[in-house]
Amino acid sequence: MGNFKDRVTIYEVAKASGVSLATVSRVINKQSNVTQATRDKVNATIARLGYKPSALAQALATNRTTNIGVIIPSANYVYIANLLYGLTEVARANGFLISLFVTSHNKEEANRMLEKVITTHVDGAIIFDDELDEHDIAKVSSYNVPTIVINNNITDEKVGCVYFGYEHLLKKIVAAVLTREKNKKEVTFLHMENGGRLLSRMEKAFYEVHELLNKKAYSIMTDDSYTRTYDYFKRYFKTHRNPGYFIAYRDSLAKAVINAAKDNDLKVPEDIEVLSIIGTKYAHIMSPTISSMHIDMIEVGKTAVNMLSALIKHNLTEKAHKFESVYEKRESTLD
Amino acid sequence: MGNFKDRVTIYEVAKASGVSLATVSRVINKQSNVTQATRDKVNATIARLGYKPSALAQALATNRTTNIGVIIPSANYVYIANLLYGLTEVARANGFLISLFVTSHNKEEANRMLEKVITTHVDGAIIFDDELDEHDIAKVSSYNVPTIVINNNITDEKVGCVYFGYEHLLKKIVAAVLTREKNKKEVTFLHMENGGRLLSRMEKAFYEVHELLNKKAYSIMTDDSYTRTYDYFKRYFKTHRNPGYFIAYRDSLAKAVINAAKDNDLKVPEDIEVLSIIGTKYAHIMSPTISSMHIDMIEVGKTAVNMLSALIKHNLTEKAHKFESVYEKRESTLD
DNA sequence: TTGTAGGCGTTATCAG
DNA sequence: CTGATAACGCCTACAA
Repeated sequence: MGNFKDRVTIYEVAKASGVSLATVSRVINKQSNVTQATRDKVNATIARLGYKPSALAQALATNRTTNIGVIIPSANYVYIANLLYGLTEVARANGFLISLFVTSHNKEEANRMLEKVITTHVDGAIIFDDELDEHDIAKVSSYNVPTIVINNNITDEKVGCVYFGYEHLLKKIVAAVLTREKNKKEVTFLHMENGGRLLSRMEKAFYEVHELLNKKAYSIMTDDSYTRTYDYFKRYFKTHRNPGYFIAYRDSLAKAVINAAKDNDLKVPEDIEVLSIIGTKYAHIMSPTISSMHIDMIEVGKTAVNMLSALIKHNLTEKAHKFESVYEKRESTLD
Repeated sequence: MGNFKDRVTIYEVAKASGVSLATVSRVINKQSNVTQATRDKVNATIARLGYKPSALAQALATNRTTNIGVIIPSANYVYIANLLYGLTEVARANGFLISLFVTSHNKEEANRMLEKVITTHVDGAIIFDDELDEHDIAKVSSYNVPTIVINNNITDEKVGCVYFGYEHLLKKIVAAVLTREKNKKEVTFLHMENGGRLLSRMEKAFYEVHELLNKKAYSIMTDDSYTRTYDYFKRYFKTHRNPGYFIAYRDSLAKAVINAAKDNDLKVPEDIEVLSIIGTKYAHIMSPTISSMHIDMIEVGKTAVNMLSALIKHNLTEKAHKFESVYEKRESTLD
């Protein structure tokens, strides 16, 4: 169509409606001190010229971008998609735009993104990235950008957090399995290198219960791939026929164990029980359905934005918000 | 720590290093015409003062934001998470930041977001939203923002697209089922209100093959919920014991049919076959694995950003890129 | 109620 | 190689 308008500015609108810049500015910012008549006149020429204010110039002048930066390690997980969903919903409701800073599970990249968050001039940041520690976060907040950290219990003048309570529940579950009357089983933890802070915390808790109960703790080295984990356990169960209880990080990995067990004629959950730490909606669609330790990431996202929004307005009272995980018993475990 | 620096500007850096604005600007933009000596001096005070350029001011001055806007209906689907993953990966590699405009499956909201894309001054936009038609897209591009549309074959001076080839494959598959020697079955389409453009196109193709082969086409009204679909089919299969072939939009809905069939002692795929149009990684984790018509959304995302990047630089040659879906035969169908 | 003028932090064009 | 100075598009006292 070749019908491209050059971007029309507030100045042209002013001239075209026979008023000054200031008046147009007042109209687009819905300030009260303008006659209805001139307001109408200005609005008319705005519509006629197709004028759209430049968020850039506005931000520069007001020092507010209505933008919030979100740092995540990758967009490619269901639970992060859920988080994003919660974030975007509440952000939209509050008139915030979300800018995505993806770090690819890489400390260097993470710090580069942190810098970019600062230069980008967001009104606030939400950080969900295990690579970044307290020290890195402090750097951002020293540039005066209010920050909410997810999955890390740290707070500061400009820093709030939402963190997860998993350990207590995990210990309780494992202790029960190790000591129950019937179906007592050895518990095995699926270890991953670079599985992140949450996984490490879980593993630590796992060892602690075992120590407390004076039992031997087992762990198996896996990685974040369904296929490789499945292949591994397919061989594993050929020689390990005794009943066992397995703890995996994701439902996809839990499913790998389950499928491998079934392929070796082991019954789930009678012989092999599997618990997933993180559970997505797929956990209760699969057969058998997979027990998990649930935290609603959509809620986490919503809470994070609400907290950030309050922090920006200097009225965040509770700087740390804990999400307690809930045991969702499904078919992959006995009780 | 209360150690907040007020944002330091290029002006302060200039004064502190005894040079002018212009020189500092040259340094941070890595221009060549600066002595190594002054360059070092400036860089030193930049580090000392912790100066970060304001992307805002830069954008205003250069008229480029290095931001691309992405419009999506929701972040809460696995295939959109995949798309996002592809988008963010390539965006990062090209130095672009991604701003998320989420529309919540709502035409009004979608148009509001479109406006916002314009005011936000992004360098380009990627639109994956069924609510937006050719007319709406034209509006954006009339503001001179290069746009790539996903899942809609439209192009224009400033508009490119990546669209999907599903119909041909679907017709082929359905025709085969309707006419094969053994296991001939009736085919039923899971209809959804507001299922989006893709689903409508598929349904149309579905009816067309049936008409062509002079067969009766069946469809069942469902919605985008696993639970409700499952409940429906659980009752349905109590009275419909004859073999059948079902086509669902998502793997979660396909799984609902499969689970309901099994709960009614119908065998999958012998009695009941199920094909999912969209397939995520979960499709080949579930048991039985679910046949689907695969398009790699990660690739789609990567391609979209690459095309947009070219479009921005005025050297996009192929304005329309077609992704042909591939039949991934798994355990939920016979062949 | 409306207009004038200075400022937000950079870049870019000229001179020097 | 470096330094003024005018944009970039808008907001906001302060005046009128």
